[in-house]
Amino acid sequence: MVWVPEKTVARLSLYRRLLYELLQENQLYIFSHDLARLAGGTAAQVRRDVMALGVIGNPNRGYAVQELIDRIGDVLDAPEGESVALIGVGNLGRAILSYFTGRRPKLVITAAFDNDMAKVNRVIHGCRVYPLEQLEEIMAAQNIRVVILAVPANQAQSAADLAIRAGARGLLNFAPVPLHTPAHVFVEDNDITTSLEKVAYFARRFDANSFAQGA
Amino acid sequence: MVWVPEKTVARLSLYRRLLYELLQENQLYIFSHDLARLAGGTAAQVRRDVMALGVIGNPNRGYAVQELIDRIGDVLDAPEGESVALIGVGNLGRAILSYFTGRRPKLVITAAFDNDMAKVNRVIHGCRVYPLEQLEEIMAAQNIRVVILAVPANQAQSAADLAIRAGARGLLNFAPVPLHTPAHVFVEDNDITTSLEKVAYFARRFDANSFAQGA
DNA sequence: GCCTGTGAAGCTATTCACAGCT
DNA sequence: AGCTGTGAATAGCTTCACAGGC
Repeated sequence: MVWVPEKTVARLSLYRRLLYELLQENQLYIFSHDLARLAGGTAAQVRRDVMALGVIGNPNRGYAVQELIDRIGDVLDAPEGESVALIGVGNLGRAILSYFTGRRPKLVITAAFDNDMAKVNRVIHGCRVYPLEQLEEIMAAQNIRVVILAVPANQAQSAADLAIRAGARGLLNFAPVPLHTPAHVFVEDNDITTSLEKVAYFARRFDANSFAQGA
Repeated sequence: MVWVPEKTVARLSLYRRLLYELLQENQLYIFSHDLARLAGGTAAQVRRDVMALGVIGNPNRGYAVQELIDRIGDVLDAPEGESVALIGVGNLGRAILSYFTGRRPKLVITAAFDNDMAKVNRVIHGCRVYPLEQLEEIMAAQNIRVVILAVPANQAQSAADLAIRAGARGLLNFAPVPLHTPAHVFVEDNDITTSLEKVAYFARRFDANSFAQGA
């Protein structure tokens, strides 16, 4: 298990998608400077990240694209692939399902859960919807450790508790509330309200700033 | 214009929602330690954030909830409120619209845009959908500076370019590609693929870690 | 000359720890 | 006794700057 800091993991995920595109255009090598431009970062940052992967570059050609992709896979992917569960098949849950359909072969949403009996047993974007009562059973059967929470705020904590009791080790939480979880569970909050308030704040601040600078 | 660092802004957004709930339960004062517990942070962190707001607490009662809410509003809200545009009314765009309906009175999505003529002129979750050609016109008319991009990856850059030409100063980008933008525009990337790959990675690492510690 | 690899410096964010107050 | 306010210490992340290699 390769140990990589959190921000680096996020950048590696991005690099890999960019590198796939390069391969498809038959570009076999890339310089840190060029990958940085594509990713919106600095060359020094890219070289640090590549160091974490253990990839050695060549001053003439740069890094081998395929090798970068493979080493990023060593870090990010579970060797046997990984199944993910989704709890909550409302607007957001369906958007997430359609978003991931056939995208990452090693990381697939294989089961969705909802309490609404009108949704149960339907197949949405290729994913079967089960009643929430079957969460533990199906997570055990499919050895699922990663769960996406796309439920309303007032159900988020209880859904998280259920998921953790069923063996979840990582939660991706779209509900706008912080979760109380034991230390052995990793939680990533994706709070759209916060994101939007952040953008609104900095949009105004950048505006004030460029005015002050006369730009 | 109050100057606050990026991470603090994100926490203030969360604090405010938690504080609203406290007010509704008629809790008028709160200690840093208790707010920290609700927000999933540390008491020292809360006190630092409160310092940035300029609020003074009382060792006996803690901070006045209403005062915190007001000062956070001074930082986060545009005085006259702020209108937001959404580009892309697919699955994700609709989920975002439904998510924000009637949530923040000072920050409202007032116009949505899409190229699909089947969607144009419909009203979805209370928001009118316009053709993309009218972006500049309507953003000018409504003085919109914040734009949410919920378009496919291959349209993200051109949509961003359009939005910026129409006066956008802040973009919330849900497409899984980095945007090339001028320095006076703030971009927040909300990349679901990256979030999920992060969770999957740390779920495995936490697992390996708790195993090593025998926990 | 222009690249990579990396120690060292710099920067930002968080936490410590304690004086001061009630 | 237990809280807040905050200088100082720490930790984490990014950038600099340059030696080494093709």
